[in-house]
Amino acid sequence: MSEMTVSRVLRNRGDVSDATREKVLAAAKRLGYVPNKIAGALASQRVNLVAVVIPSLSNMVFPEVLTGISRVLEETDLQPVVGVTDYLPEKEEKVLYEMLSWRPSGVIVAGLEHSDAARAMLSAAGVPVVEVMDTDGQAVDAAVGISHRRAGREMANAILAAGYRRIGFMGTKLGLDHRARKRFEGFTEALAKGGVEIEDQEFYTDGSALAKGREMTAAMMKRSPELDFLYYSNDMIGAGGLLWLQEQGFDVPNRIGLAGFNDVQLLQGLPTKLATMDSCRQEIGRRAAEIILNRLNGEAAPEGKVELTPKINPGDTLRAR
Amino acid sequence: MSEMTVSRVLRNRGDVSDATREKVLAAAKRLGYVPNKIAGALASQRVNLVAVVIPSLSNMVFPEVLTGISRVLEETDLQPVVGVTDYLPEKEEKVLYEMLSWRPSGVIVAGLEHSDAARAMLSAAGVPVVEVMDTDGQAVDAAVGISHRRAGREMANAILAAGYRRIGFMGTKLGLDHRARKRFEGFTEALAKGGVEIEDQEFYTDGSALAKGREMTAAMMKRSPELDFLYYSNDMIGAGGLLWLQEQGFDVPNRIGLAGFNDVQLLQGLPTKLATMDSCRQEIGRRAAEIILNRLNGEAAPEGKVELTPKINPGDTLRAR
DNA sequence: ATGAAAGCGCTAACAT
DNA sequence: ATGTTAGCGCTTTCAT
Repeated sequence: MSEMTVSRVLRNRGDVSDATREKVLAAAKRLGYVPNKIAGALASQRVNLVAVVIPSLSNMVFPEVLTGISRVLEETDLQPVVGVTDYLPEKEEKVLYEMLSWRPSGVIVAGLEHSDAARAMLSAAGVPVVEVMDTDGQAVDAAVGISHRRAGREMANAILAAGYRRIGFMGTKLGLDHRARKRFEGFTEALAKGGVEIEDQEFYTDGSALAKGREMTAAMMKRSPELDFLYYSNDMIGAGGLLWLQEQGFDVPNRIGLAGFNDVQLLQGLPTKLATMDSCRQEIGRRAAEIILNRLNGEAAPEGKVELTPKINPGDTLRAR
Repeated sequence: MSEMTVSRVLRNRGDVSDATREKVLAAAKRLGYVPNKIAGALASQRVNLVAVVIPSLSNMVFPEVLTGISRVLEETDLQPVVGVTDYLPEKEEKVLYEMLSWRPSGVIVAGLEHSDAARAMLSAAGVPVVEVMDTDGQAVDAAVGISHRRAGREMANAILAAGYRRIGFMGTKLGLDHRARKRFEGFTEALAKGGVEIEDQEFYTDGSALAKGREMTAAMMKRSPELDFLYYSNDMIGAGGLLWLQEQGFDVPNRIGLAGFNDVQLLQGLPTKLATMDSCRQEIGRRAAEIILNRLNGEAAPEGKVELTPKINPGDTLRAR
């Protein structure tokens, strides 16, 4: 029996008699044979991998995007392969290079900001590329996400509408997290339109987010006791702040209101629900994977940007007063 | 210039004059050339990938193991590639098959329990295999982890030593999470030796762990108000329980003590520190990666099992009384 | 229904 | 320091 017949059986392709099929399968099983995809890929010029490049796995946000992607790809023969950049452009470049050198069938990458080299690689890859999470900027190919500028603006407007005026901000150092930066910009911009300026702000780099939230909130309330609202760049530090404020006996949301960002599932068990905004992570993942699939099936022209619209969830910490 | 020279430049191998090197590099950059690792791997019979197979990305525990692995591999030319099994043996089998068909240089897989087929593939892979997280059982090749049975026993002994006697247990459904099951078994076994039996227990499958912890704790304290200690199979549900008990005005740890498992960094910001046990996740990752590296360098015979010894951290919720 | 031949894009090994 | 050749393990294509 030629290797060709074996190949046919293992891929369910072409005509093979039941008798030989059985024999091949049995032998394969007995020998613990695992086909060599490297050779297969080289010969067929097809690789059933989709590269997924994200900044971090500990942020929870990204595993959720991944979940969305997997849900869709599971129905196909495509498989996601994850690369992590730690928010570093150089590392993103390196990871992209490594992944592209395996000739994946598609690329999903977080964010619209990339080094020139990274951009060039993506354009030259010759496969569908979907940039996810963000729509404020220029996409290489397709993009699915939310407008973080708008998210910041809308939260600012909701806060103003509720009657808060003395506002503090806490978040990660804005250097490399472009989405956090854009939210901040949208936020301050909308406040400014309402004639309000942020009165105090503080940034952190690392450590347990919950603990950081406590510390920063404690420090800020000491410095600026007049504040009546605190906007956090993510739910985890917001939750830390909330716990601290409640311990201190602050009346939330009357004396002081709070809001975070992301709508982390994890925090559903807290006694008080933090106001937040859903960042549509699972849906972003699903939509991105679907775009890749469509493109691979030759359907549809490039779909450009898909902007999802997150809604504010006021929880228990943002209430008109 | 032959393609061979190009290959040499791009891999920094063999002698190439500076002049030609420059020329090649320039051309490569200009053309956005990305080498085809598929062909390279097929020709060289080497793949710089290490397969990492874990049950979940949302458990936090596993990303931390991954972090340990990455830390070590970053210094080398090896790259981790992650596969997720959702705790399902069939999916593990499939994921392993897919990954092995890319002929990785090594495999790191969570747990010692695998289907026969999976075991066979691992043995036949012809590359170093390290099973991580657990040491209670038979390893295919090498293993790094902790003994969850022992972890359960030690927590039981600490609880008894502190004087608690009316004990309840809450955790995930024990079906597929073998490590949680082993902890539970060790726990009940050690209690039994001390003449104590678990008085109430409850298991959950999914949902936000923090919320589940609240709910289950509320239900259990209603059912069994006499309990004076609650052991949780992970810190997140423990934290949910803790928050609920404090809201209800329970005196923790005097009226009732609590303990979880894992020492989740995330919870460092809670007002009261839950008693827990470090599961050495980062170190497990590092050690596993090191074993792979050593083996690949031909150093050292198989090192068999490496059992790390977690310590109890009594926090504020487990105190002698 | 099965087989044979060519070739995917590289690298190892051996020239020169 | 550079070039040449063979071949990695499959799949495609074209016979039979």
